[in-house]
Amino acid sequence: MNNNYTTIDSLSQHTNREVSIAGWLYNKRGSGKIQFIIIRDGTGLCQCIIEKGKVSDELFEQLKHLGQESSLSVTGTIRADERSVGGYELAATDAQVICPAEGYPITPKSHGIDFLLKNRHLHLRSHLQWCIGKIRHTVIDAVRRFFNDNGFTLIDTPIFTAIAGEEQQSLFEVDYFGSPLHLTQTGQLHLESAAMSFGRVYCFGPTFRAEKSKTRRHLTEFWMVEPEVAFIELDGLLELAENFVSSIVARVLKDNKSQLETLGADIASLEKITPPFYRLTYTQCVEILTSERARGFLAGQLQEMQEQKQQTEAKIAELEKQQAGQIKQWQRDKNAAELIELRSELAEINTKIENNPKHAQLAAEFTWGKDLGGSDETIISQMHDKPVFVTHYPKQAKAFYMKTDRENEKVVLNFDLLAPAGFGEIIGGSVREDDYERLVARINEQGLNAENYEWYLDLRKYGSVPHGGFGLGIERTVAWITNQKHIRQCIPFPRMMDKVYI
RNA sequence: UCCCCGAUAGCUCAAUUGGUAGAGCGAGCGGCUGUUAACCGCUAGGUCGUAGGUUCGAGCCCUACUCGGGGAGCCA
Repeated sequence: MNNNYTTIDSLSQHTNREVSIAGWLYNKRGSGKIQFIIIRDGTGLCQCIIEKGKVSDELFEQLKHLGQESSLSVTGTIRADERSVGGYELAATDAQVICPAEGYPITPKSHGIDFLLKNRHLHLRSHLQWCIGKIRHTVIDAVRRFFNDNGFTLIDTPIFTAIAGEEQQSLFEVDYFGSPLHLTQTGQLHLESAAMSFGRVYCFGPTFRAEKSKTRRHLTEFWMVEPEVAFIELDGLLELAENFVSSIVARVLKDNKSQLETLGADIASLEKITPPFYRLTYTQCVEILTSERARGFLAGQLQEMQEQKQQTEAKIAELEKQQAGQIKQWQRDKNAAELIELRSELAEINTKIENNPKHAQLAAEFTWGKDLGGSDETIISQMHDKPVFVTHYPKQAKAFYMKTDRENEKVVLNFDLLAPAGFGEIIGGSVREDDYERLVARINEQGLNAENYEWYLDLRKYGSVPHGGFGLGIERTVAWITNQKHIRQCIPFPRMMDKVYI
């Protein structure tokens, strides 16, 4: 940095010294002859104390009327104080308003998601978004560190691509000098060819899927990291994946504890994320889903939710009764705020109660051969306290490139990794079919045009080896670690089905 | 594409069986020397998503449409 401002995250090194900080007005409170203004500078928050008499009267008045998100610099002495946000505060002697702001739309109170997304360019300044952004940064750094430290070579795969990794998926089509081309939905096929050169490789970049999915787990543009390894079998891939995910979580726990706390993440359960993870086959999952145990588990959940619903309704009724009677104004206001919260809580519980029997039915009627649905994965994941590998899916439900299990031709050597506590899938991967004839047969079976896959088939002609890899969704991983309901909070500028705000 | 829910002040939400549209926050003014989403008093702020219908009377009931939220399928 070549300016004279001290960053807020380094204030502890400047105790009892005079410094200047520069940032934006995050929040302020006034009390006659003293004002508390909280400044954010991108590295943290700092409370500045403005006392009448310690600064000029003109400045005191100016600061008193300064709007949220005005930019300014403040000079003063740093002192430790437990009452202050970061543990340190600045006793101001001078300040300079750089650009006053009026009517900033995002107030410190609650807002709806639609409003926040429309104001995404400003919402990024809010504290929770800042915490998520910091953790996303750590996750991405940990991803690169893990592969770079374990003998992997980074290979950048193309964004424009002629062939598809998964069949029957909608891809975004672009006009490429008059011919149709697609935006990549995976770097895997190209990565396989690179694995035959470098042995262990990975790619990391944006990926695009035109799936018309309106759920908390879907974006049309998201970031995915994909390792690919030559000479590896399914067991090796699972080990790689669990070490990889564990290293990411450990790194976030080390670097971002305070952000995790702010976001209300479940730190105790994150500390449990160490190898080995649970391993289930698809067939075992089907058994669990259709079992008495799963039925009981869901019924138990339903009962819990209904009790929760009754309690919430009772609380609402009690508060409404109070509101109708004669009570003090401050109590009335407090009740009103609590009612709003309870009502939205109730709406959420009702949705869950409504969905529970549907999901129970889907699980109970699950038959071998179908792909696991989102709700099925949620159930399996809720029944475990650590991530769960699900392996050996039916061949007909999976992509052409997955290697058929030679010991059971009905299934493929693939796996999904389900994050715990109902977060669902964060990784999908497989051993790749390495036999030329079998791969051609699979391509034809799925009605794909083998001509388009000539170069991919070449890899099976010239020194084919057992190999495999997987893809990890960055936003899903961040959402799981930070305890966010929706992955749109975990990417700075989310792109969703039929919707791009900014 | 299908199912469920919603749209009221800048924001978050209320409005009992259809009967004169309310609160908090935010904004403005004033008060208070340690606040933590501070607090207290006052002020301003609304064609109740759009179009039609039922009714003496519609924010509330009916129909269509638009937009949004959640879920299913599909997936990271």
